[in-house]
Amino acid sequence: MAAVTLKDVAERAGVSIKTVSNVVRDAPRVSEATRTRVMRAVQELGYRPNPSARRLRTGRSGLIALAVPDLATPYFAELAHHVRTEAAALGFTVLIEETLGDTKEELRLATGVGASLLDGVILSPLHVSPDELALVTDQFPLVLLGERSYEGDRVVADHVLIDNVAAAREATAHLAGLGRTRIAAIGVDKAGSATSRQRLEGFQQALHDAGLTYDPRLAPQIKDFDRGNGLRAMRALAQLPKGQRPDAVFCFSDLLAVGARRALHEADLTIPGDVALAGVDGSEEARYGTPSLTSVVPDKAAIASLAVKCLVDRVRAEDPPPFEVHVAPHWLEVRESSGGEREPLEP
Amino acid sequence: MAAVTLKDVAERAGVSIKTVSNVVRDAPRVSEATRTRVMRAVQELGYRPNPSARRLRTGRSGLIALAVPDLATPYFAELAHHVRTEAAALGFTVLIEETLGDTKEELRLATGVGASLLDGVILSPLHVSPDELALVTDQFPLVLLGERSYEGDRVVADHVLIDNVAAAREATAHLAGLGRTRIAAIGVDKAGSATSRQRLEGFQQALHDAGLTYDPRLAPQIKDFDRGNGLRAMRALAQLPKGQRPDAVFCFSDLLAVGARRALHEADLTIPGDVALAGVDGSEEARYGTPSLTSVVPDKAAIASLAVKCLVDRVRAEDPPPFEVHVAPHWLEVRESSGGEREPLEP
DNA sequence: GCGACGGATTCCAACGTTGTAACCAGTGGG
DNA sequence: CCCACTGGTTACAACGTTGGAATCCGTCGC
Repeated sequence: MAAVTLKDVAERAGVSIKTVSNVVRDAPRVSEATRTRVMRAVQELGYRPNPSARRLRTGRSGLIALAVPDLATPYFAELAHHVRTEAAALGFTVLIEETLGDTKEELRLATGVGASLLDGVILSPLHVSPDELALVTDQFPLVLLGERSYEGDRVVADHVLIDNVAAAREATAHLAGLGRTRIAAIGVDKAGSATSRQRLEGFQQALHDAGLTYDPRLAPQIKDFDRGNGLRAMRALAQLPKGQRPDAVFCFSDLLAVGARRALHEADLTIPGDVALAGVDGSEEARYGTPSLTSVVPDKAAIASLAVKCLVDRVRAEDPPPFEVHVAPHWLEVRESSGGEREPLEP
Repeated sequence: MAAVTLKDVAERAGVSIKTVSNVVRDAPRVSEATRTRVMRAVQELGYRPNPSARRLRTGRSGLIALAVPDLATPYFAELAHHVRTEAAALGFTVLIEETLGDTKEELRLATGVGASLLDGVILSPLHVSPDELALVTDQFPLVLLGERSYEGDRVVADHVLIDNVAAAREATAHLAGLGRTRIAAIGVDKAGSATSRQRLEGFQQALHDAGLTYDPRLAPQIKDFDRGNGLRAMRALAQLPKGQRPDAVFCFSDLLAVGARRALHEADLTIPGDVALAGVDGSEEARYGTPSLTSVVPDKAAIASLAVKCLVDRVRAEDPPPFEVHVAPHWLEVRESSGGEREPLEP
C-alpha cells in the first residue's frame, strides 16, 4: 500500500530526509528553492506523513476522544457531530467512544486509555463520582460535559455545561404558567446522577415559586433517560386515580418525553389538553413529532466549541492551566405539547 | 503521564525487554515462572502498550473507520453502535467519520486517509460512483455498506447490504394490500443514488403487481433523506387537488416518514385514515412516535457483524481474498401509520 | 563425559519520524 | 586574512515496539 516515506521523497528531491521533514512541517530555515523542489516530489509520490511515527517521536497524535454514554441517543449524536466539526477546524481528529454509562469504562477513558494514543478526552460522565475523577484529572487532558464534578470552589477538571437548575426551573415555570397545578417530573434517577439532581432541584424551585407543593409520588424514579423509561413512568402516572393524575409533566430529557407522549397516546389522553409535556435537549425528534414537544434547547454548537477549545488549549499548553468552568446558553422552545402554536416548521 | 514502557517493566522484573514483549503479546516460549513475574511487574507499574510504537513496528493499528454520511441520522447512529460492539469483540477500535455525502470526502476515506493510521474502512457511500471506487478498492481494505457498486458480475469491493428492491416492494405491497390505490413515493433522489434507484424499482414492481400504474407526479424528487425533505415533499403532495392526492405514501427512510407525518398533521389529514404511511430503517423514533410508523427494519446487528467480520478478514489476510457480497435480512413491521394495532409497546 | 537438542531468553536491527548538534558554505567586521 | 556569524542543510540518535537471529542452559542419548 501507500508506503511512501520521507526517505523516498528525499531521494526523489535529492535532499536529506530531515530537509523533507522540515518542509512538510513547514519549519523555518528552508530556502524557497528547496521547498518547492521538495513539495513537487511530495506531490508526485503522493507522500502522506505516518501518524504513528510522528506520534511516537513527538508525543502528540492529533487524536482526541469524545466519550458519551450512548450514540443512539440523538442528543449525543448531534453533539458528536458538532464536536467533530469543531475539532476538525483545529486540526484534530475525534475518536468517538461509548461508555454505556459504565463507571469503570468512564474512569478508564478519563485516565486516557492508551494515553499514548490520545491527546485528550472529552467525557460526558453519567455515574463516575467527582472523587474518583479528582485522582485522575491532573494526569491527562480531560474536559467534562454536563456534570458539575466539584464541591464548592474546588474544581477538579475543566467543565462545559448548561445551567441545569435554571433550565429545569424555566421549563417547569412555563408549565405552571399554563395554570397546571399537578405537575409531575420524569427523570429522577435511581443512581442519583448530578444532572438528574440538578434538574430536580430546578423543578422544585419552580413549583415553590408558583406556590405549588412538591409531591414525590409525581416524581417517579427511573433508570435511564431513554424512551422506554419515559413510557413506563408515564403509564404509571396515567393510571393514578382521577384527581391525582398529573396535568403536566416535565421530562428531564426529550427521549423521556417521547416515551411519555407514547404512553399518553396509549391511554387516550390528549396533549396538551389533558396533560402538557416538556422535555430537555432540543432534539429534532421532539421538533418533528406530533404533537411537537416543548423542549429546553442547549446550545450544542457552543458546548462543542467550548469543550474542544478548552481541551486543545490544555493539550497544547506546556504546563497545565487552571481548571475552568464554562456555561453554555440554553433556551426554552414552546411547542404544541404545552400549548404552543401548530406553526408550520421552517426547517 | 503514564510513561511506563517495556523497559521499565523489564528492569522491574529482571528480564529483557523482549521477554516482556513476548509476555504481553502472549507469544509462546515463555515459562510459567517468568510469565507470572512479568505480569506482576506489569500490574504494579500499570504498564500499557504504546499503540503508536506497536503500529509503527507491525504495520497494524487495530483501528478501523466507519464512515457514514451523517451521525445525527438515527439509522447511522444505531449502526455505529453495533459496529463498535462487533469490532470491540474482535479487538478493534472504531473511528467514526462523517462524509456529509461529499463525494471527495467519500473517496478520500475509501483510499484510507493515512493508510498509516487505519487498518481498514467501512464506508456507507452516498454519491461516490462505482467507477471511482474501482480504482481504489485493491489498495486498501474496504467494505461498502448499503450500495451495490458493481455491474453484473464485476464486484469491485466487499459489500454488505439488504435487498432494497424487495424491501421497497414489500412495504408498497403492504400499502396496496390495504386497498390504497394512489400510492406516492418520497425518496427519489436528485443525485440518483443507488439506494434511491433500488427502492424506486421495488416500489414500481409492487405497483405493477397490484395492477396500479406508476404516476411520476406522486414520486417527487428530493435532496436528502431527512425530516425536512420529507416534510416539504409531503406538503406538496397534500396540496394536490382532492382526487389526485395520495392515500398512501411509501417513504424511502424513516426520517422522511417522520417529516411526512408532520406535514399531514399540519394539513389536518389523519393517519392512516386519509393517508397511510410506511418508511424504512426500523428506527426507534418511528416506533415511539404517535402514530407509530410502519417500517421496513434492516437487521442492523447483522449488517454490522457482517461488515466488521468481512473487513477484519481482509485486514488479516496475507493476500486479498476475492470480493464478497453479503445480504442481511430485513422485515416489515406494521404499525399504526398503516393500520397496525395500537398495541402497547414492549420496550 | 561429550555432543546434540530444544526450550527459554537475549541481542540487534528496524519501523518513519523529529530534536539536537554538527556541519558547510558564504558574509562582514576586525 | 582570520574569525565569528548566519542561513541552510545534514548526521545521528532516539521514541517504544517487535521479528529474527543468536545465545544460553539444562537434559538426554550414547
